Amino acid sequence: MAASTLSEVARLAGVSLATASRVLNGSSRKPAEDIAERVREAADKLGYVPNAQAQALAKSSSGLIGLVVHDIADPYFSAIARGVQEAARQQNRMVLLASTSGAPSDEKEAVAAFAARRADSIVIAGSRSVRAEDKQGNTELAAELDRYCRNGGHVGVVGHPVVGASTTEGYHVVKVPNEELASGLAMELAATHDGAFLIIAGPEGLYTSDDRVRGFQCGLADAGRPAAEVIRTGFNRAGGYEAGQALAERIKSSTERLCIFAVNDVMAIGVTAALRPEGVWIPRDATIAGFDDIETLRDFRPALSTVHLPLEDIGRLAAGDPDTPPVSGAVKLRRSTETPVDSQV
Amino acid sequence: MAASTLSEVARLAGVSLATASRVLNGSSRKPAEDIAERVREAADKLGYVPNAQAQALAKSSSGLIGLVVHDIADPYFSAIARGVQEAARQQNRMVLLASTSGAPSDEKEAVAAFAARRADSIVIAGSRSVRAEDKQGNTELAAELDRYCRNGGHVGVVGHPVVGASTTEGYHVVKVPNEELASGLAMELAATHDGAFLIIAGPEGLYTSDDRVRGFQCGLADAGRPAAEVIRTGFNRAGGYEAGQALAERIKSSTERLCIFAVNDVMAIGVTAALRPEGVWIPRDATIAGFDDIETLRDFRPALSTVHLPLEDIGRLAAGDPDTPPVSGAVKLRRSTETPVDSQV
DNA sequence: TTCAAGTGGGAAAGCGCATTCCCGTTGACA
DNA sequence: TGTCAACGGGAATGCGCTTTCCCACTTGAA
Repeated sequence: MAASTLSEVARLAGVSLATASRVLNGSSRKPAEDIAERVREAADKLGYVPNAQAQALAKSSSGLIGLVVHDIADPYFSAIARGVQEAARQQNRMVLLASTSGAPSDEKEAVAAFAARRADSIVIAGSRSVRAEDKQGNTELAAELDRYCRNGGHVGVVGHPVVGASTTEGYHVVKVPNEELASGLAMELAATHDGAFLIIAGPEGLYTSDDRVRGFQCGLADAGRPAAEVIRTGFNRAGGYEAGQALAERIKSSTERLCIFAVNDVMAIGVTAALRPEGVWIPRDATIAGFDDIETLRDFRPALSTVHLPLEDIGRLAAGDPDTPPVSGAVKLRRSTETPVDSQV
Repeated sequence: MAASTLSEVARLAGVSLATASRVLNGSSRKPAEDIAERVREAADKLGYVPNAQAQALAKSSSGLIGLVVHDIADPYFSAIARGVQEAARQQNRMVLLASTSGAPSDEKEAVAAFAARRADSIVIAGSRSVRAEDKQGNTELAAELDRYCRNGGHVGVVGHPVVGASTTEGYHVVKVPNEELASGLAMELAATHDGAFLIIAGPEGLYTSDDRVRGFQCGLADAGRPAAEVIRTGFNRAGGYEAGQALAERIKSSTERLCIFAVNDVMAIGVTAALRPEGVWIPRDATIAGFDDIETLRDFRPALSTVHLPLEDIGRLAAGDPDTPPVSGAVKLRRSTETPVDSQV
């Protein structure tokens, strides 16, 4: 990657390095117009592209914003990524991407890499966890973040603070009202459903999952309902599918219509997909609700009841965009939890 | 973003800058073990994080790979992004992201920004177009890419070469056999469907769309069928939805069962979504096929017939991963194009 | 014992740019 | 006409690191 340099431009234009620099960047000192013109011409003729690395080094600010996600192909994360990307664009920055498939130790490395590149800020999306196997990784991640912040970096975390992070300076978390919303969902569901509830959750220790479970149970309690049984599985479509398979028999042999709450949309889709070949129909034989309101899934039939989350805004907020409205979800009751007119099967 | 520097580490360890550098990076010259240990300790104590910008400047190679997509939240692109990300990870690089919503002038700017950051290579995903309004943007984009390549950059383009690009050095395009696959799809569909065909395409001039249309028509011709009518609309869900609305009446008033080919999956979903409230059922009243085989859409019902594309591999290939198999799609006939047992309505 | 080759650490020269001083000009005002 | 401020361009320094070149030293053979 060689290219023409500023000094070449300066030489061609017959001016000094300093002048050339002042012309070609938004310096506060504006050289005379004729000189400026000459410099611009020279730059143009040479096809000069400023070396952002060198600029960053000289003014110690890179114009980079790092984004850590579990999996960029997951619609949840790609929606957040879009928000971050937009914010970055507005701030005239570029986004650096890192996928980690959720392991804190990988996330730590990503943060270190961002720090090495002197990213102005870092956004961490994806659920935090307190699982035992993540303990060490979390500690290291927290240490890395602390160091990064102490050195003047800004970090935005989606959902929950990183376990063990102690800095407050430059560290902000975009709170997602998972618990409240899940509670709201439970209450709305309880209004029309009189049977039992069942929760299909992610692994224990995953904050996002745990919050939603807790909120849902609270909502049930508030509605005067007994707590729901909780099944733990993977926090993705495959997990939902598995749970659905395990559940099929039980639903078929029961006379009561079950209302299932899967802690996110893709899990709900997985459950539904597993149930279908078994002849279990939604919402006839059971009803189901998800969480997130993933855009790509909105055309799904039966339309999935869920909780809308402004994922793009969340990304924008985490990226430090000041004029993004605060996070506020909303329960969306759709077909998948409707009580059929012919009532219980 | 201040942090401890290499010279601080060197001073603490009581060695020279050169030695410290040699220890902390994979230099070919390995200092003695005891010294190395001292340096590592010092680095550790100071929480030293090498400044990648400075490193890049010094060795003129940034370890960055730039990715240009239309929209990172679009599942087509996010799947490719995942592939690129993986390749980057293997090569020990990081990916820089830019979303451009498809405008060549934006893409040009993204490329310039990547060039400024001295990215080692650039991947451009997303359909090229020859539409009149993109003419100038395309020319500029091509010029920017040429310059980038001449300066030693590598670029990988998904699908079609950038219009007007003349460099060959360091420039490679990942060919996607859209035409052949669309032709294959047409032939397979023609085997079971005897009615008319209709194509819902993107705007004229969009290579990907045009290729698929052409291929499909060829396939029909090969099967001895008349050419299909082509409706042009937006290359996204909204476009499909619009087309679906416009089509509903016609389908309802016709006795013949239409087979619709939407040039990508999300458009097909849009069509289906528009048709449903009108009482037009797939595959009873019409059949439909898409293209891409988007993962998130696989649980859709009726299961969408489509053409599978190894998007992740495509991303990996574009990012220059040598041991990724070549692109090879496959026709996937599913429920949405099945002929119901009770035949024509 | 001497000299050549080999070893390993340090000094210094950049990489490409921003920025701080410094100095020669110019214009206004007395 | 002389003085001073304001202005505008240039030389030089440094951002943090890699790498070349040099030098002091050790080793082995003559």
